Amino acid sequence: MSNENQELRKAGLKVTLPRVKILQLLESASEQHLSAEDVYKMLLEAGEDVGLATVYRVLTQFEAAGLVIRHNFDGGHSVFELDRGDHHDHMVCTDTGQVIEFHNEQIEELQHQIAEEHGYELTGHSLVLYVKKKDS
Amino acid sequence: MSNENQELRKAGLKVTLPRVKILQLLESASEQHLSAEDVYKMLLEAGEDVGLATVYRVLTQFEAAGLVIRHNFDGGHSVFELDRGDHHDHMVCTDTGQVIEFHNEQIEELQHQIAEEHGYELTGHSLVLYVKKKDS
DNA sequence: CTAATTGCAAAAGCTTTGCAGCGCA
DNA sequence: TGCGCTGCAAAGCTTTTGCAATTAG
Repeated sequence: MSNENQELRKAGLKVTLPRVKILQLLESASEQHLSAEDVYKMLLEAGEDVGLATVYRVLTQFEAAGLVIRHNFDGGHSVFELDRGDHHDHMVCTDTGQVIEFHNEQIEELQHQIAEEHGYELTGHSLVLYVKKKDS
Repeated sequence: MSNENQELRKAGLKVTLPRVKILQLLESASEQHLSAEDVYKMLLEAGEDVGLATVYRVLTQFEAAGLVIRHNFDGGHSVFELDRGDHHDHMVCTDTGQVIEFHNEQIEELQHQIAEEHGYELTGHSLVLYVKKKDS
């Protein structure tokens, strides 16, 4: 039994063709931050006959199951990435659209501290740096 | 001549009723983070006859003019706040929806540092902490 | 007077949902 | 077999746009 199938079962989801295909795609895609539309198009190009609505449904289920993380970088559309367990934030190049991942423990700690100082408990956060190449 | 009128002129925008009303509303609203829909409804309640499309257009112009800042907290819709010149980030309580502003110079510096380390220049950022009351 | 601005309604994106049929367990 | 899942098309939401009428300077 393949790895994908196990992950799906563990998530309480039936092992169906669309789900397996989407999970495989997310695991193998060179580009790690895909929109639902991206996933849909890549499946079509790969000859898989999956509906866009199903892509949305499956990605939403994967998110609920903790398999993927959904980001709302700018607004307009969401992008999804596989949750590999290593938390990181993102840097988006405003010229090329390229997405760079980074992790900074100091910032993580400061965030907790700030929440504490205001009498709150940090449950999550979203940090996106918008950058451009230094010579452009 | 009122303060609002001057600000509009400075931004190169004609002083029209919808623009003045929206600017006044943003300056006086107790709630500082309003969606276009919020602004629209508040204007209607105040007896002002402004179209929703105009609200969107005006807010977008204000953003371009640097009068307001647009945030995409969660996705789905944007919220706007007057740019008072004091940069800050936001904390959103996931229970109450309350928005708390904060500023942390250390985090700001770290962000620049991180961009630099990757060979980029920081042009902007979005940091939102999702929190909840400690005793809930 | 003239170009900018507005309101309305229609359109555009992204995402969700209803429903009948199909497929996994 | 039965319930979950899928595909399609339609609907929902926020936001944008076309256009004729209106208004500021």
